[in-house]
Amino acid sequence: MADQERSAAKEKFLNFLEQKNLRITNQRRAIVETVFSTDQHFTAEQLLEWSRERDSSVSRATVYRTLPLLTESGLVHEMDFGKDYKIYDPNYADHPNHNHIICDDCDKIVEFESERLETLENEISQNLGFTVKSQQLRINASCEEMKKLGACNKKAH
Amino acid sequence: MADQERSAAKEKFLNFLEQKNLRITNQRRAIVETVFSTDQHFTAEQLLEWSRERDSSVSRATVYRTLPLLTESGLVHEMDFGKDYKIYDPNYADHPNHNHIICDDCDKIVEFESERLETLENEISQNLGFTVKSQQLRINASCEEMKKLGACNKKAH
DNA sequence: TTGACGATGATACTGAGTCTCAATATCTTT
DNA sequence: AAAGATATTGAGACTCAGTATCATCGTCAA
Repeated sequence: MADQERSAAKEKFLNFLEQKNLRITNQRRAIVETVFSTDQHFTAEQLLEWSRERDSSVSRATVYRTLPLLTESGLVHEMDFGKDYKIYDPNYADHPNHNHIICDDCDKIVEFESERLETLENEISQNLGFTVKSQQLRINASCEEMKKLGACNKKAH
Repeated sequence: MADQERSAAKEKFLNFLEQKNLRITNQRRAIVETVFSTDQHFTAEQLLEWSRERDSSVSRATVYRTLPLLTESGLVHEMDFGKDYKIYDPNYADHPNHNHIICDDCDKIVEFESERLETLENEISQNLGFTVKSQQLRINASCEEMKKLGACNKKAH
């Protein structure tokens, strides 16, 4: 993510808070700085840890209270890959409909976008009497490297 | 699901157990009967409750131990809709690539299949150097009825 | 009968996420 | 600047789906 995109996202979120009559506190600032200073996917617990490096007063409760705001603002995407924790993607505002391929063997995650997919989803939904609000496609696969290594080396990371 | 499909699935699972040198116990029998006597999606906790109606000795532990076997056999599909529990679909062997549209307002779930979608997924994955193993598309939407009722009645069920 | 071993239920435990509540920070009105 | 209203906070208790442990039980083969 380019620097200007990051600070744009930060700016947008602060505006979002203002519009909802929510306050811009030091803790929220630390969390938002953290979120938009990385391209990486993260968990709530990681976000807590990272945010505390900026402001040690940030509590678990505040992180869990801020995450729904971030997703509601549309700047961060909440994802569920079937683990017992959720994963958050800060790289969302610029690519709002991207999806993920996960290598089952090495846990590599690759993002992709597809207009044809979006069109197809809208078509299918309409036929069934629905209007799409959001979507999440997860493809579990095996990547080239793992195929080369063969089954014997799976999960050896 | 037609009757013969149900008992076929049951049969397949018992064979699956045999092939893995696992025993066909009364508890497992009760669980399997329960699973393949419904078309409905269910949670682990529901399965426990229903199985206990057939055999009151079925324990939570055995249900949680049997569910991975059912998914491994390919007869039941484990799904994650972002709630804090998993949902299981016994209607899977006959429709192994179906997907789901969930109405965010009334929690209705509709299943659908699409060959075009499968083709597209394979194409995308191949381009990125992956081979598809499984996939899960979830579309969150709002259904016709909810649109008619309007936002004011949302979640009033 | 005996031993090996898979399966079981009860129950303790884990860990992500939620809730509560008293204390604190911030905004508005005067 | 003071006061009142209200949003926000951290600490920690709590929830609840799912997992791990362990002593016991059931089944099979020799």
